[in-house]
Amino acid sequence: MATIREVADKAGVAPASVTRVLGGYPNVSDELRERVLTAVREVGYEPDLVAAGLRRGYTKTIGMIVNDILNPVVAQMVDVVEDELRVAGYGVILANSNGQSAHDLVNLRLLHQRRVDGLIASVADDTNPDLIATMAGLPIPVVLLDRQIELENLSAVLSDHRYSARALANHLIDHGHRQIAIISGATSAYPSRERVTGVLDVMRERGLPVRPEFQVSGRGSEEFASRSLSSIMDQPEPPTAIIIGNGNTAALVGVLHELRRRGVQIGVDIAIAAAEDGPLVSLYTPAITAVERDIIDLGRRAARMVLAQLAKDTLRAQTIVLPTRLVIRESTDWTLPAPALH
Amino acid sequence: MATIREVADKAGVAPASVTRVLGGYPNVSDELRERVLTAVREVGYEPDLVAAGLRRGYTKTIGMIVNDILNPVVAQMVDVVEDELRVAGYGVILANSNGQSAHDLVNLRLLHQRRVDGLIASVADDTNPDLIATMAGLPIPVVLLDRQIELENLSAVLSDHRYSARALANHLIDHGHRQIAIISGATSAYPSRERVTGVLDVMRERGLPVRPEFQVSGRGSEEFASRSLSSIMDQPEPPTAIIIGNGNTAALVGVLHELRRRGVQIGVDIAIAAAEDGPLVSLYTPAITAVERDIIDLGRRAARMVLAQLAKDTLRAQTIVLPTRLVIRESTDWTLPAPALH
DNA sequence: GTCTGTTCTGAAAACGATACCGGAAAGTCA
DNA sequence: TGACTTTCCGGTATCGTTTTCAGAACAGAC
Repeated sequence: MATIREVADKAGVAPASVTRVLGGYPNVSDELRERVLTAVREVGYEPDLVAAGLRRGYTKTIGMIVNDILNPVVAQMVDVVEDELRVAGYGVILANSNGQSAHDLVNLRLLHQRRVDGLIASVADDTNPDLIATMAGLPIPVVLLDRQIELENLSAVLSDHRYSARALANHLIDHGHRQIAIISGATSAYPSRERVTGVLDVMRERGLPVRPEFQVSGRGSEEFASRSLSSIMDQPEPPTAIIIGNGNTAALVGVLHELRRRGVQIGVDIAIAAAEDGPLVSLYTPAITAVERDIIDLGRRAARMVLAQLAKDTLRAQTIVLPTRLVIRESTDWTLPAPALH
Repeated sequence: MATIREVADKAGVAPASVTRVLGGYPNVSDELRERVLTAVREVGYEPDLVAAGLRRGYTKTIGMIVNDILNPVVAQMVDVVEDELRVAGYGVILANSNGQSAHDLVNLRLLHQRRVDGLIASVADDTNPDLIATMAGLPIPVVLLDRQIELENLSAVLSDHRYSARALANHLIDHGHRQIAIISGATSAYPSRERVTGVLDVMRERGLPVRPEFQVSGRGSEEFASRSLSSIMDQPEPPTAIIIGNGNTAALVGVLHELRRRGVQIGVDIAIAAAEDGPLVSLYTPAITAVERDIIDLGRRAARMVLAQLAKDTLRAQTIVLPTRLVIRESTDWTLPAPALH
C-alpha cells in the first residue's frame, strides 16, 4: 500500500506538500501540484484515513445505533441518514441492538472507542440509567432519534406519537367502542410509551374503563403479538377494538395471523389500527387504519443536526417534535352497533 | 480523553504494560495487573481504536456495501451480518448505493481508505468494468453477497434464483399460461439476471413465444413498476401471467396498485408471482405465490466467510450457492381456461 | 544594494497505541 | 555456587498523516 512518503519521493517533494495538494490548500505552485498529482496516480496512492484520523483528532465518521433494523421504518431512517452524511463526507458505522439494552451499552462503548465524531441513536431503552449516565459523559454531539432523554447535552428529533394515539382513541370511541385493547412495544422506548399514554389518557378523560389485562407491552415479535392477542381475546367481554402500538411489521403480522386463525373478521367483529403506515396495512383486505409520518424528514433532520453541531463547534442541544397523522381506513371506519339492553 | 500514558503514569508502570494487561497477554504479574486496572477505572480510560488500528495495521472493521437497504431482504442481511461480526469483535461500516453503480465506486474507495479489514458487497451492478477492476486489486478478503463476479480473489454467497425462476415458469405453463410477462429489476445485478434467464430459457424450451415487449427490467421503484405493467397490459393480446422479478417491495406495490386501478382480478383475470417472500405477499388477498429462501443463512455464511479468510491469512476464495424454494399460493394456483377456438 | 513583505516549501514534531528488544529478577539444575 | 532458562517489565521506534515553524526564494520599494 503506497504511503504519502512514496508519493513525495516520487515527486521529489516533502510529504507536507503532498498533504497541501491533496487537501486543496491555496499556497501551492501549479508546477508542484502537477508533479504531486501525477505521482499520486503513478503509485496508486489512496490516503489512509486511519492515520489521518489519529493525527487530526477527528475521524469523519458518525455512529448510528438502532433498535431494530428489520423494522422498515428504521431501515428508512438508516437509509436517509447514511445518504445525508455521505454527501457531507462522513461515513456511518452502524450498530444494531436488536431490542436489547445491554447491546446498546456495548455498542456505545465501541463507537466511542472508534472515535466517531458524532452519534445518532435510536436505542432500545431510553430509560436505562447506565445508558443515560454513559451518554451524559460523551464528549461528542449526540442526537436521539425518536427517543427521549432529558439531558443538557443531548439533542432529539421526535415524532408526536401521543397526538396520533389520542386521535385514534377518540376515533374509536366515537365509533362506539368501549372496550379497547392495546398491544404495544416495550414502553421503555419513547414511541410505545407515548402511544400507550395517549390512548389511556383519552380513555380516562372520556370515562371509559381501562382494563389492565387489555394493555400488554413487550417485544415486537410475531409470537409475542399473537400470544398477547390470544390472551386478550380469551377474556370475558373481549375488546371490540385493538390498537397495535408497535411499528414493527412482525407484531402486526402476529396479530393478523391470530385473528385469521380464530375467524375473527376485521371491520365486522373487531376494529384494528396499526402504529405505523406501510404497504402491508394499506394493501391488506380490509385496509388498515394507521399512523403516517414523514420518516425521510425525521432522519434528515437528525443527520443535519449532528452536522450542524459538528460545524460550529459548540451549539446548544435542541429537541424538535414532528407531526404525525392518522390515516383512517376500512378496518376502523365503521360503527359498532349499540349493545342490546337487557 | 485519557490516554494509555496517563494510565501508565497513574499506575507507575510503562505504557507497554498497560497494553499487556488490557490485551490479556499472559506475562503479567497479578499485582501489576491490579494496579493497572484500577488506574484504568480511575482515569476512565477508553482505548483509542484509531491509534491502535494505525499501529497494528488492521482496524477490526468490515465494510458492507448494499444495493438498497429499503428492501426488507437486504435489511435482514445487514442485520445478521452485523450481528455475526459484532460477536467476533468487528464493527461494520455500512454504505448504501441506492441502486447507483457510481455510488458503489465511491463507497468502495472510501471503505478502502478507511482501511476496513474485509468487505461484504451486494453492489448495484456486478457487471460494471470499473468496479470489477477496482475489486480485483483489493488487498483484503471480499465476499460478494448475492452477486457474481468471476475473479480469482473474490468469494461469493449466492441464491439459486435460476432454479426457482424455472420452477415458476414451468408451474405457470402447466396451468395453461402461454403469454407470460416479466417485470424485473436491472439485469445488471445477479438475481434479476438469473430470474430472467431462467424464465426465458423455460419458455423457449417449451416452445412458447418470447415477446420482447413482455420483458421489462429497470429500477425497482413503485412508479417504474406500475408504468411497466401499464404498457404491458395495453398491448394487443396482453399476458395472462405476470412475474415480478424484483425483490424490492416497492415494485410489487406498484404492480398491485396498478392492477387494482384497472380492476384486473388476480386469480381470475391474471396470475401473479413475486420474486421474494414476505408478509405482504403471504397476507395479501389473494395470497401471492413467491420464492422463499433462507436469508439468515445467506448473511451468516457471508459473514463467516470473511472471518475465516481473515483468521487464516490466506484462504482461497470460494463460491457457494444456496437453495431457493417456490411457494405456490392462490395467485397462481388456478388453471387458465383453454381459449375458445374460432 | 539593503530592507521589508509575500509566497512557497521542507524539516521535524506530534497524535496514541503496540511490538520489539534487552535487561533485571527469579527460578532450575548440576 | 555458577550457568542457564524463564518470567516479567520498561524504553523506545514505529505506523502514516497533519501541523507548526522556520527558512528560502522572490518581488517591490526605498
